[in-house]
Amino acid sequence: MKKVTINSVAEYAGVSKKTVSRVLNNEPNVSPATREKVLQVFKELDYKPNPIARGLARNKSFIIGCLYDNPSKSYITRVQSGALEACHKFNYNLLIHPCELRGEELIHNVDQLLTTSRLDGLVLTPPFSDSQELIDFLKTQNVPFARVASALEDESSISVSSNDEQGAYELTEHLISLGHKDIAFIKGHRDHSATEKRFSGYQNALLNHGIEFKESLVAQGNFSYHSGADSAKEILDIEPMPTAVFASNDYMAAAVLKLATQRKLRVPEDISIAGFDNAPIARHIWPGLTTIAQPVEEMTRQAVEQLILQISDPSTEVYQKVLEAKLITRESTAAK
Amino acid sequence: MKKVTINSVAEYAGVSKKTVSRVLNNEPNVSPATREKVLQVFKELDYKPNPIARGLARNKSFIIGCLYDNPSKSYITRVQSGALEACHKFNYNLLIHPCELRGEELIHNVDQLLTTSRLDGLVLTPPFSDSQELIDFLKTQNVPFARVASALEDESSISVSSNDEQGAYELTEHLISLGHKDIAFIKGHRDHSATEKRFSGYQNALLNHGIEFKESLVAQGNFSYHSGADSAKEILDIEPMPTAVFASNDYMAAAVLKLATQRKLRVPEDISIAGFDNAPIARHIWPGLTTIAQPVEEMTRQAVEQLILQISDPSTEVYQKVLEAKLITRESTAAK
DNA sequence: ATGTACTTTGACACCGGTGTCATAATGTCG
DNA sequence: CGACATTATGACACCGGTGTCAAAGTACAT
Repeated sequence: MKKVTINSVAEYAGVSKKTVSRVLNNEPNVSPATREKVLQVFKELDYKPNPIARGLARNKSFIIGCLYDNPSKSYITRVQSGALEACHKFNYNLLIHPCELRGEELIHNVDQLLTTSRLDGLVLTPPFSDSQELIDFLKTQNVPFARVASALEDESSISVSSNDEQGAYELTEHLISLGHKDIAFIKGHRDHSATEKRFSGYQNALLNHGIEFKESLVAQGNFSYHSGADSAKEILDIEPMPTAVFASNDYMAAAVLKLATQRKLRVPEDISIAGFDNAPIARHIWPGLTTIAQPVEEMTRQAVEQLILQISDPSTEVYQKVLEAKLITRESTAAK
Repeated sequence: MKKVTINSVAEYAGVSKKTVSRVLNNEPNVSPATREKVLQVFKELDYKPNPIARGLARNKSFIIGCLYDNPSKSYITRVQSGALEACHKFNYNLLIHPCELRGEELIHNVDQLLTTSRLDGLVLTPPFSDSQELIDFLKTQNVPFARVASALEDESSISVSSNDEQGAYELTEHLISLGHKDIAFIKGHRDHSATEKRFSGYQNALLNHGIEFKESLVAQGNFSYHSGADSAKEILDIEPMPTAVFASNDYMAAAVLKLATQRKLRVPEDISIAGFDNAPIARHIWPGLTTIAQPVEEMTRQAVEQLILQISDPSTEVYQKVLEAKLITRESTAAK
């Protein structure tokens, strides 16, 4: 079976390559009769244009790359699913590329990625969306990109994020309204901007409700389940034990719940536990976790959609959006 | 800043394109002096070969596609991580493509994928690795592929799987050795070959230990948490209640655990619960789930590695391997 | 010095499309 | 019916690499 190329189609249809190309791209200036004839030959020969050749001629690949370095697998899955939705809508494909934020190698690594597979654009997810170094590099390389959940102020690049600070504020307020005063807090990964935002949401809520902020109630996590388990030990050993724990994501909250349950503490009677993200695990465990629903898929979907629009028309206005985070109450929190 | 191409390098170095190409690909028959000179120019101009042009000339993309349709997100994450490891080892990249097994559209969808991004090969994960229709199609299209966790007998294509039946057998035997006789079973998704294998492992263990198999103790799930929750309801309502539940994966087991806990049953004192896969959730909940560790990453890693070897040298012997699954006991199972 | 074998090098076509521009065909109007 | 504008079409270069093959250069034996 011989390969069907634009040449064979042209020959078979008795027209020039260029005319075939015109039909292929729905360009004007082809007579209806010719167009019909060529389309017919497409069908007859089952012709499929070679995307690589096309890519070479137009300097495009129709592939978007997704950069991530995140201990929370469910976050990544959600990111991917949002990104894929946008990609497929525009007939793009998604290439995934986990890599480490730290080290000299980041830039080199991304550079390598760009040279081994001509990407049309990149979606940056935390913590990459906050890496000024990376962003500067991409700008010098003229690689279009979009930031997801980034806290960086940069009017010149696409950004879709959600209101972390307000979410954390609301969740803390929820705990306060239940009568809690000793609310422990587990911070996220230092490299993620969300970490600071969630923390200040927590602090501000305490402040505005006249509750003293105590450094001793704060543990440092990194968004991984493991770090949550470590922090849980610290927190549950505090005397007197806090009556509520607010972890910066659901994985860490799940770790607290596990340790508490292991220690025969009743949740929420003895201690309330809340997380952030509304990851699947929040509803897969008992009691279900009160948390903040962050529209991860939607953020990424919008970011990638805008990225693709930007790619097809660089004059498109730069899209910047903050989506709402919303409180979800489940069984893990109750009145003191 | 002008683009640096093989032409500019050639001109600058005062040699022909072809010689530059030779140096680029480490081909023989270049004098040491010339090679050195060209390498020097590479550095000076910061030259990076254009992968698309290369792809066109060699008809290669250095991209592997990963096909999946799986309700278990953690399974997908693990698949991806194994696949990425192999890809990066050989300087390939990974493109992910979720799509639905059902419907006429599968073939069309994959066809579309192949035409929009010339992939060098495909990794098929369950349930695609068991789709004879898809496999036949890929063979007619001459697209190299590797099957992960496939039950299909096909000597001519790469396959890496794990011993599902034996794993299920061992887990069931473990429960029997703890004194359980009424062991409920939740089946997985009908389209996955693992479903039948795990089920027969369970049945054979009962048989060999002289325990009567009861259809009434079997529920039909589909590997999703949700289906596990439904099955859990059926099973916990059986009178007398089974003393142990073996779910075909950890998500469904977690759902059983949640419902049991909700109903104030003590696990494992009142009822033992076991899963399959050793997904992260198995150790993120309390009590931790006894389960079968399936080397998902390793299976995929080997499959992709072999796929790439196959691509670079089609005469490579077809690799077929069955990895061991292994019992992990945690707190969710105990003597009756 | 000559013949032979091997290494090094470059000219040129090619991969399968797209962009530019000249030319041919057709339409419009006075 | 001629002058001119507009539409349809194809020839050809080009994107940035790789494959083929012939020619030039070098080494060594005779």
